[in-house]
Amino acid sequence: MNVHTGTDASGYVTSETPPEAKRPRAPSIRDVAKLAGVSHQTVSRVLNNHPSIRDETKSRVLAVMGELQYRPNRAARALVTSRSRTIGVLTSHRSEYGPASSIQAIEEAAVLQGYLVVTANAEGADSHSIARAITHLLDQAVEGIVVIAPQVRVFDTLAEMQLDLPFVTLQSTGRLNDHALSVDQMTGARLATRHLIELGHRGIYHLAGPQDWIEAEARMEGFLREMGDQDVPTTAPILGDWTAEFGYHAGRELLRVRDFTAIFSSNDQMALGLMHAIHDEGLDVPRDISVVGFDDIPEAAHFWPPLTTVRQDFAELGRRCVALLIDHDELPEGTDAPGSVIPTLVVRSSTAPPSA
Amino acid sequence: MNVHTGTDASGYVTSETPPEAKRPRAPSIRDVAKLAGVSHQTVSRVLNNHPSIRDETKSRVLAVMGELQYRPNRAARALVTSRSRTIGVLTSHRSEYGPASSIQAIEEAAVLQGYLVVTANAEGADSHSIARAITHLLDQAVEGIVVIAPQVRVFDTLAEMQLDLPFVTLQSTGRLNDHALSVDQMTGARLATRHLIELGHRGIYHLAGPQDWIEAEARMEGFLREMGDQDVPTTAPILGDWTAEFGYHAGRELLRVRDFTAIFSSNDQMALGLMHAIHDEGLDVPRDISVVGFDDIPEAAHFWPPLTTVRQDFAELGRRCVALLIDHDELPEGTDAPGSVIPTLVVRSSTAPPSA
DNA sequence: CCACTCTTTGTGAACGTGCACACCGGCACT
DNA sequence: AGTGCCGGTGTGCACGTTCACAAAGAGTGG
Repeated sequence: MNVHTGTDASGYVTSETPPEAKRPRAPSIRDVAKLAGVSHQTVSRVLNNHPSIRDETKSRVLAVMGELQYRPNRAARALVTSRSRTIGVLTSHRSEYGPASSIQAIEEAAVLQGYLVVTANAEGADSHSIARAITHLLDQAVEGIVVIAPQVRVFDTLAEMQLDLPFVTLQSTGRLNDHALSVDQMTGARLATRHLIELGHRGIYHLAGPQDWIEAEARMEGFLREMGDQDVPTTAPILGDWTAEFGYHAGRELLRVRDFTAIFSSNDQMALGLMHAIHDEGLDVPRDISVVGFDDIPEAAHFWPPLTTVRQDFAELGRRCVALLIDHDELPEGTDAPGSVIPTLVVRSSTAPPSA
Repeated sequence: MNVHTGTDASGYVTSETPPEAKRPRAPSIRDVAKLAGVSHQTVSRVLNNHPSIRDETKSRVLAVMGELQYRPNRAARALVTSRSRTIGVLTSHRSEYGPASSIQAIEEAAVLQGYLVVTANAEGADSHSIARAITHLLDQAVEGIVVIAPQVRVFDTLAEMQLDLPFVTLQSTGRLNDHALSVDQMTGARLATRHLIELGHRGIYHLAGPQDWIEAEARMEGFLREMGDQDVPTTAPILGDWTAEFGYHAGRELLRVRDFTAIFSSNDQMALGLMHAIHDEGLDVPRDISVVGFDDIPEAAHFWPPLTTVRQDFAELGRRCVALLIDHDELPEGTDAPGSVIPTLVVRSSTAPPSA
């Protein structure tokens, strides 16, 4: 591991400060102005492409900017406008596939709008670390927060801190909105559940995620409703923690009774652990037990057997979050985003009709 | 999906601006000063805990800060000090486990030092998108860059742009340093290879990563050296792209000849694809073919069969990067970081002696 | 008691940008 | 010709912080 500075070929041998070094201050708006023979304000106008500026002036200024390699100073701008053009992302489990790809999409979308993204991970997801994460974001003067985390607790903490900050989550909350759970996640869960029912399964378990995650709640809700609608007797879902490890142990536990022929897992990782447990018992997927996941992480197609799962368009979700956050005041207050992202069922080889 | 503003319970019905609203400017250093009965400079000194300040004064100022919920304005500070206290992370494949967890570690370490982390993803990893990513980082006035990407190209681009910016990579480059490849990655690869050789395998393939990733190069180098040292005839490594998908197709291809009994894959995802291909052919892992991965992603323990792999301490790597970057001028120029992170071999069930 | 130092505090000027306002010239309308 | 307006440009200040410098008070040594 090494540190490099770009140009290492300088001829200096002495470690004294090279004569007349005095790191030559980056060019400012005024330097550009002087060289272009205009006032700094004109340069500023070019920068913010103000309408009334003569084309010729504009191009002259732009030319000088290129020549000087001018870069607007974000700090100065933030200082005077008192707008940071920064949005914060609050996560937990940020290195897992779902959150990670959402972050990526958020970042891409934000950059496109000239915004900066700052992330803060609340490992452990307890109130304390959530508060710490929020504080970090606040220190960066974020203008809004995207929440990819146990939202209930985040909301509570946010309220506790009495912040008047716009925030947005990957799903509508079901709390502030009186259980107006977002359709998409639920639809996905229903899709998965229906698939199992249509294959002929009746003993179906649901391995849910932590219930203070809205996604988890919505998926569970979808499962329960679909089971209800189709008059299939339902057993209580098991509450997991998203990890393969948990899926494995839950599987071991479940298989001691084995009063089921299918499991719908709230994400792909837990499904993987589940299949591991099933294999460990000498059973086969899908012959003995069918498994459905959720998310369609890139690896899911190569699990053994390849996993039937629900594909989530994380990127699209991320993009919408940003859109909503950035021009949220242009939307009528309280309306849901038009056209939810609809997840699709990807049928692979981990599901089959129950074996007689 | 919904946008919320923290306090929604305000009594206003009209959407007119509430009387005397004028968003009450966040408290500044001067507000604190006034209330504490000192000068703004004294407050500043408390902030930067300057040595010569009376304890009593200090605590009084701190008290007022707490009372006012004062937060230092980062932009103002950056403006005057012309230091952004920001470091950039340049990635590609950022949502994959390895990069993602490194980023997380980097961020944690950076925050601890009062630094901000900005990420930029060069999707596609071509020169153009790398340049774009670097530009984005530059716009944030980053003070240094951590590279988690095809480093060769990043270095070239950096050089092309003639930037005098400290940067650090997860591994020393092998280019600038005349092939002083970092030991750790190589050691890991040797560990994996030796494990296979010791089990009795002789026909061993290596599925490598893209060769402009230093990690990939180092792992391949480790494989080749170990094979050489142990006098095992070597076949040319296959160059992959880190994805399970590629591993699968490479596996299908390889199995048409089947002149091997073991494969060492440069990461876990490709190993997963490989095992998928092997299963597809009706073969068994490890009975017919042994597979070793690299990284030990959390899912690896639950692959079928559970994957023998090399554990990487991404978090530690991230932490070191930051340490190196932030106080890099305190280290003697050009020395490697003391005590590389040594990866360990995790033996699970995907490896066994060759079947006769 | 003076000269000096050291600690603790204050004063004023930057930093680079955007905003409010003023200014100038030309055109259209009266 | 005067009045008003509009496109295009310039002037000065403000944003919140740190830095360089100075000043006031306390202590110390001769």
